[in-house]
Amino acid sequence: MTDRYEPHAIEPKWRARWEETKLYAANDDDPRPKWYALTMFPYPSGDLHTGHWYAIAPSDVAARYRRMLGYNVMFPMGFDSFGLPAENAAIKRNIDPKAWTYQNIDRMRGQLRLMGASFDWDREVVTSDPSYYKWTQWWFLQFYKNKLAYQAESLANWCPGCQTVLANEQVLDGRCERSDDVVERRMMRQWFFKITAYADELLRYDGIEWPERIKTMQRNWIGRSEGAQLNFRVDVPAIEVPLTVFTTRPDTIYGATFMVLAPEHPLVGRITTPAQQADVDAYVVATGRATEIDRLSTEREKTGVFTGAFAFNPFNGERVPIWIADYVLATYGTGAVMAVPAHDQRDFEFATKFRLPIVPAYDHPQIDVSKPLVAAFPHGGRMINSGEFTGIQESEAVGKVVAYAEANGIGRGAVTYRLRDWSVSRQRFWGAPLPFIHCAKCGTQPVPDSDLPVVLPENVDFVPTGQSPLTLLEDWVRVACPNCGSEARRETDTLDTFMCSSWYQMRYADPKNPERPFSSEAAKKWFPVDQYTGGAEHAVMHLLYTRFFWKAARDMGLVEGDEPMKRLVNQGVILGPDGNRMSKSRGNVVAPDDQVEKWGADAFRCQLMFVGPWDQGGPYNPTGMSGIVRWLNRVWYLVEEPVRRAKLPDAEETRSLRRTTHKTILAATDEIENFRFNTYISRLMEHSTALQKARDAGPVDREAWDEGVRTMILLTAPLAPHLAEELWSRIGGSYSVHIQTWPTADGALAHDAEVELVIQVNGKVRDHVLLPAGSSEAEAWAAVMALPRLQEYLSGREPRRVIYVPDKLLNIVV
RNA sequence: GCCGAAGUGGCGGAAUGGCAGACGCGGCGGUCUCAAACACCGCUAGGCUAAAACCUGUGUGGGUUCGAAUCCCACCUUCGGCACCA
Repeated sequence: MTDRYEPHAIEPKWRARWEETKLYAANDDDPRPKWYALTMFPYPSGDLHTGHWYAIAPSDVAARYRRMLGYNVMFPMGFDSFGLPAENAAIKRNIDPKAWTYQNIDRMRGQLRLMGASFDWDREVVTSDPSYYKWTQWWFLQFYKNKLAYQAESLANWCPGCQTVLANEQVLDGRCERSDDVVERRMMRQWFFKITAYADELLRYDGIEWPERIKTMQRNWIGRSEGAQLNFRVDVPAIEVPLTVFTTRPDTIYGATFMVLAPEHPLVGRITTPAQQADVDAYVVATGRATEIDRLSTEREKTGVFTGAFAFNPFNGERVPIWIADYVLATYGTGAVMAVPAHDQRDFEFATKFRLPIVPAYDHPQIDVSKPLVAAFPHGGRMINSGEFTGIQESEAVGKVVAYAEANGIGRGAVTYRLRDWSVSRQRFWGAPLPFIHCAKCGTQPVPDSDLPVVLPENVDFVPTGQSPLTLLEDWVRVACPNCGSEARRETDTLDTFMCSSWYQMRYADPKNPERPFSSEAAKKWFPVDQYTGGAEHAVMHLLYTRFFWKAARDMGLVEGDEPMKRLVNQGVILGPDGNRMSKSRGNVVAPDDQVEKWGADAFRCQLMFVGPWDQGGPYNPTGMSGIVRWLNRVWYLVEEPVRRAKLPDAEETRSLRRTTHKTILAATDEIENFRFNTYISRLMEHSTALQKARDAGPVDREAWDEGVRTMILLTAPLAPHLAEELWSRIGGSYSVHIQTWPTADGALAHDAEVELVIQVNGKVRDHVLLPAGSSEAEAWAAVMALPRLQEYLSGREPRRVIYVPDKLLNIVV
């Protein structure tokens, strides 16, 4: 009696068995080599969507593959559960954010289980649990004690929609990456992490295998520029300290005809002359009102105002006017530039508009520099108008100018980064409270480690005020100063959730430790992550922060090695069937629960991987599902349908069957090793077709057939874990298929005895000939010359040249 | 504007210097069936053909090579990143 393949009968059964037997638990005492497989944990929004499946299911396939290779695999899962949506739900629907979050976690945990992924649920971490955020707070104090965390008053990115400050990384094109609101600038006191201290090291990726794309994005974000700082004496009697600029082109110093300060530059108020005061004030106010978007637009015409003050060019002593303009950014370099209109297009536009002098510091082979320029030219030939430097080639100029500046105390070589310190304080409730107490006498005091965690209070009023709702909780805020004992107030800002996710992979190694974030034994056992998978959208946020965090932890002596994740693979974005991003408004959302209900988890997993290369993403094709279902059925019937098997004498049919099996092992292993799941599946499809054909031509050799089927099941196990487990038990395999050894190919068996040689004439395919593998050129030539059709093509012409690629082709050039 | 990736049948895609279109969807034809399919078998780039042979064909134009989807140059298009960062 043949059973049908019914996923709904077998999937829940095996999932229950796996959990009962703790099949996927990673054991700290297991002596086998460890493999730490990690996939980015989700935010508990309340519903697992196809994007989660697309990211996680293939990560599970890779983890299962490693397990079958014999590694002691840790593949944990958890929830990144602090964050704004919970609080917004609280405001909108009057639900406790904690209750909302934990309901969602329960639901999503169930949805994740449906996937049949091999998570070790005993290691689950939930970042909003006090047992977790106690250590997030502890980390913050460590950073503080190591002078990597500090408070400062500065211009912050304020999202009016989210009612909180954002890190620079969370601002995309002047808008909030979450809510899309236009970000405003506000002077605020905030907490920062000194990520810039690691800027140089973050540019290096030694010993790790990360996608070029991510490395490029991080390098762009860090934005290292080499140049020099030059000091200009200001021609205002009260100003003793020189005005310092950063430039990447110190060699153009003789072309610096004016200076420009950012409107927020601290010197502006002190150098502006009474005559210019009104204009300057008006301009500063107007700039403050402009959004970041307006300010950064390159299309906009340059604006600016003269301060009335002058400074002296330290090289030629020229007295140059000091202007302010919003094209100079207060937060980059020194917030002041020397303007060289002849060689910088921005300065050129500004000079043209305000009729400021333009003096070239270089000549140029195609440009007559004695005539007025029509545009700036960044690079030229030899220095001109440059005093003792005149005549020097551009390639040598920077070095000589900087050396002179250093020798004469008017400047020095310098490096500037685009990267700025990471703003980590948020004016919201649903996050880890910053563990600090503000005392009128003692100043800001860290909460003692023994008082951690600083627990979030319950029963809070959620009114968006621009301050954390915590400020309204007088009982919670009022506290004794840990230093002097007098009445003090708690810090009411909470931590950016990216802080929680910067170290979650460490906690998985020792998730229940009440004494420490993790034991050093656990760290030695499991760190670093061997394989990390997740979306590229985190390139300059989570993926940058977690590297910084790790390096800081290393310097505190808490972890070893320079990088947290050895190998990173990014999946692409799965799109709706219409090729657009899935969205409710488009009506193209594919709900995973529905797909599982309809086809089973195994089929849905396979279809997601089969639609195309994982790293490219692309449209999901629900109609194509029938192909996957057919294939899974075909695999099923390889086991379930009767087969005429016998011990056969050595025959080509048997050799061919075994060849197919061993070739499949070789090819498929290479595909799965490199995350090419679509072609991995096609290899398995080809193998099942070959098995079917052999069976239908039957009888088949018993051993060769059993080997073929066993291999089929083993190779299918990572993809369709439930189906494979069921079939494995049906052929009498011991529990579980998922801890069996990955099949190894016998190279000799995989080898073809005969090959079809392609015959080309002048590079065009004209014929084929069957030859024993490994034939020499002479043997091939003899076989080819015997082909009657070939003589027609040659039509008596003499071969001029013959190219022979053994076992592949023979090309005759006439 | 700068940097990067990509462009292949009706569709998703395969092939990274050696037979273009693997594998799958869809379509067409057939088998089993009273009938059907999430079953099974066959065909399926275009042109010219009774069929083959043959010719054309991987965004466009050129080049390198015995041989190019693959390498090089220029251009077009799409996507991603950066962008008044001195």
